[in-house]
Amino acid sequence: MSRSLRHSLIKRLVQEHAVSSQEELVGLLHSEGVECTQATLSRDLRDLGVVRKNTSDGPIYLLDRSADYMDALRRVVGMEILGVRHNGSLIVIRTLSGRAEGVAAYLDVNGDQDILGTVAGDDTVFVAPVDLAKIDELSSQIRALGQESREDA
Amino acid sequence: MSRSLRHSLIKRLVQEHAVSSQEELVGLLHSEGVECTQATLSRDLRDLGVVRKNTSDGPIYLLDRSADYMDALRRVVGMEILGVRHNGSLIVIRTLSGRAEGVAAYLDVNGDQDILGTVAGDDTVFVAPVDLAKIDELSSQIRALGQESREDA
DNA sequence: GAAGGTGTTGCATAACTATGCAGCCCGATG
DNA sequence: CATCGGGCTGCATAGTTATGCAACACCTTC
Repeated sequence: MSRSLRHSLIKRLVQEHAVSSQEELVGLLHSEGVECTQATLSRDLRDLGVVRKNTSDGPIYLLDRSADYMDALRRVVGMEILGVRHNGSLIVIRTLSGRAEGVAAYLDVNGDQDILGTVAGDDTVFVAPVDLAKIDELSSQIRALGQESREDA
Repeated sequence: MSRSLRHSLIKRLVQEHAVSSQEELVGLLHSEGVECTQATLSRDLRDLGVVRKNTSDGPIYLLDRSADYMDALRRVVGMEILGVRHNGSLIVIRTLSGRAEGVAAYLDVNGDQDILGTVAGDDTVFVAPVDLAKIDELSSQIRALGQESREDA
């Protein structure tokens, strides 16, 4: 039994069952014909990036997809950004029509601390920087967000 | 000291520090002037949905943003979908121009098990269902994805 | 004000996880 | 073949977390 096969099986079992402890997972693996100990699982779960969340129904193991989703979202927002310019006091982002709101929402949540606030129209976002002296830097960061999806391709 | 203030403080501390145990967090709270025990933290972290991830540098606590990102992404993809139709054997999705690839990628990862595969052009996605008998249902599900963002508004 | 609820906490500890260590396997190297 | 080194594992256990219980605080109701 190879390590990587066990890993795939673990992923599947964790998705299908509400696994609440490593011992329980040892049992599930056993019933799939795979033997290992809790110690091995602790290391496997670490290597797989599986996450443990406590809930009112007790602890539960979950595959951590947050990085994936964050990544996908960043990519989408990047494609929605058509251009970024500023006048020294305000940054203006041009977006695909109708997508300004989404881009602004993304920046509000994920943009760095240098953003004071945003306003979105239909295809335009205004971004107010915290520090006017750094407006060029901030502007570049946002532009980079819009650029990278094109680089990737 | 109120519970909800402690909760906000915990969120901040968890984001700012690489907290690796609840005892460590007890210490951080202490240095912010808040006293509580590990037992309380265990319950707080549960209520806040904080997640524990084991890494090669040991365990670490993380705010679980995966639901947020997933949600945001679903909303974006929904807006990119313009229409969904099928001919009994293939589902065809019309999307915003250039966004077919993204919509297809989303369906590949998050669509249910009824999707056999997808192909994306520029503004069109072909979806092959696993079961032709359920094509209408699947088609509706995808259409619903594109609908909900409009309902929300 | 007594009685009963609901919500929050600490204590003690049961339950669970992470990891140092030793052993094993296997492929590469001398 | 002997030796070395890296990867993987189980064992034992130190380290960490979750939770039953009792206590307390604060409502509300009678």
